[in-house]
Amino acid sequence: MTFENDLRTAALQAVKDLFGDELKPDSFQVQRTKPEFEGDLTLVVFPLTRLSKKSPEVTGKIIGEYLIAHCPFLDSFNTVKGFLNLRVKNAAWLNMLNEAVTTPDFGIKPVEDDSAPFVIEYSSPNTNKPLHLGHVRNILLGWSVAQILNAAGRKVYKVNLINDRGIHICKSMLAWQKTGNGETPESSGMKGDHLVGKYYVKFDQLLKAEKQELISKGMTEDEAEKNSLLMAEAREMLRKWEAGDTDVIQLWKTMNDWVYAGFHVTYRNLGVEFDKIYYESDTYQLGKKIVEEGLARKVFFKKEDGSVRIDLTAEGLDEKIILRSDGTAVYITQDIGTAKLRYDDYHFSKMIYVVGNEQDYHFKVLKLIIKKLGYAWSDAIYHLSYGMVDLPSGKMKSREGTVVDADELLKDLFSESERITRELGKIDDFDSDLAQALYRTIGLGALKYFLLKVDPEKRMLFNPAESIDFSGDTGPFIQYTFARIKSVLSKAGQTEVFRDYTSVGIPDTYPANKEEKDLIIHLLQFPDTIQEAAQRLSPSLIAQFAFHAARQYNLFYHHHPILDTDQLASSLFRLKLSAFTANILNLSLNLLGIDSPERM
RNA sequence: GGUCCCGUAGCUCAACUGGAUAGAGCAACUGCCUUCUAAGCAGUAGGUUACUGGUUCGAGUCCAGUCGGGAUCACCA
Repeated sequence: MTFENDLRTAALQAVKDLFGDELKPDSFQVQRTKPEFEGDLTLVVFPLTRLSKKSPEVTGKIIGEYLIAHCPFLDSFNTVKGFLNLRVKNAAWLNMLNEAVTTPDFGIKPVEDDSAPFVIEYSSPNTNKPLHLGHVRNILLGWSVAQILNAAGRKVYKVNLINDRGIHICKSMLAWQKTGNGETPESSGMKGDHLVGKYYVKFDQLLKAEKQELISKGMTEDEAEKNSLLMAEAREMLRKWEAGDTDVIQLWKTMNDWVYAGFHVTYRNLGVEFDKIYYESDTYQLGKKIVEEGLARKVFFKKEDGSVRIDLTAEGLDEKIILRSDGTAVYITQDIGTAKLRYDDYHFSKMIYVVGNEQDYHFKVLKLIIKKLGYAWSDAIYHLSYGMVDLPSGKMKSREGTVVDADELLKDLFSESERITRELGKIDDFDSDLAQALYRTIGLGALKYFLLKVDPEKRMLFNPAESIDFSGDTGPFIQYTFARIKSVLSKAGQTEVFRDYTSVGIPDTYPANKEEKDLIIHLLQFPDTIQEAAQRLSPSLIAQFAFHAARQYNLFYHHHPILDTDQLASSLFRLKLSAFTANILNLSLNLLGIDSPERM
């Protein structure tokens, strides 16, 4: 909070001088004064009554008098119960504003190149089905957190880990082999990831049918699964894959390439990218190697059945399998390998995994294993655990078809933003390309804001019919505010007397009204908001900040004319404040991965 | 069953390490476009923060228990 640190330091000194006690700076609580009270900053003095041996009111009064005498930026104070409300001088706010408006990337810290980087993994898809809304939350979170960390001054590498191997991949391959008749994305006109996904579902159907038949012959569900010829074929295919069988590998490559082409389109539509892509098919061998070494060093042990395990019961977890009895890798094996590989690549100071909270246990185990293996960087591992996206019908399940497909969702959003934009008729002079681009910008703004405004760790509900709005607490509202400001600024640029608003300074004697002051104070919190969002890895703080800024601006906009030739001084000030607001809105939206349209 | 997460307005979400009378948006109702973009602004209504106890100057927040929802505990990923 602006002036917060100064206030803390002064309060510390006050307590020392007045009561003779030395306190830690964080023993003071400073907060923004609630709107219903007079003041800008509030010091909570309840905890200090112990030292002052006086009532909260009196304690506040004593400290208030001290602070006014010692802090040049303070104006006056009042106390209500144990709350000491302090008013900051208008001139102090205006000086800060003046400095802020002349800083191009206000609030953005330049990246320290020499510090150890952060690595953030997000998306991490399987290559057997297209991306759905759950992945979209993951992808947007990862992207935004990376932007925020970067803005907070950290070097960040964005990486993706493709889960491209395993029995589930073989299932779609097998179904394609059996029923595909050589179908390709070209021949079918289907996006590659959707085509492969179709065969993944197909496999499930075939398997169900086969099991049904076996069950009708008197088998139980479990027996049917065990005796399924299809499952046997899938396992056999996996075995061949691991053995390097040319035909299987060829098919695997072909189908995975279809999927990658499809993912590429979705990533591009979402506006995200990666610095590096890891493939589990490349890392699982390293994982196995590390496990072998760990086994030799007795970090792991071999069970009678031949499987390799680690005993984590002392940590309150279980005995966890690391290698199957046939020596093949499980999920966590390749994660160990990937982690090591990444550390060698980047020597990160933090490795953030953006993965759903259904894998909390997995990451607890992974971190522990890495620690027990003796890697010093085990503490750098951090699981950014986010909540699932639920539908009104409950959890999304790929195989049951109860998912909101990412590509379809985007298509629907774009046509909805087109419908609304046309209805409003504000861009009738746009040519088709420009208009299409705007529909996308707005549609994406709506989706991204919707998914990012919620605290990452909380699960959230998505109702396809009504969740995405274009007014109220939404991305388009913020985008609209930005465009609205741009419109005013461009009008100003066409008028002689206003044109030079950029080059004049802000006089610290300007009599700012309530709406102007509230807006200024809020905007000046931007740098702190970025730091806090970075520290908590939470884009929702940026979203809230941006929404509040837009609301505050609109409030100001409605109460005060900006372009008023009779009030030139306030017009120039308001133009500067407007331009500053637009700048902050644009930077905030950027951190969320949202574009700011000049017009809408 | 063990472990973990969650329960705030009709709905979706806020509330910084415990701080003032728990805030927004949507939906509902009322106003405001001859004036800088009405995707906006102003207003009305909506709450025993699931329940019961405890800790303290102060609890949505911390502790214990109850009820309800979810995740996880695989030689799946």
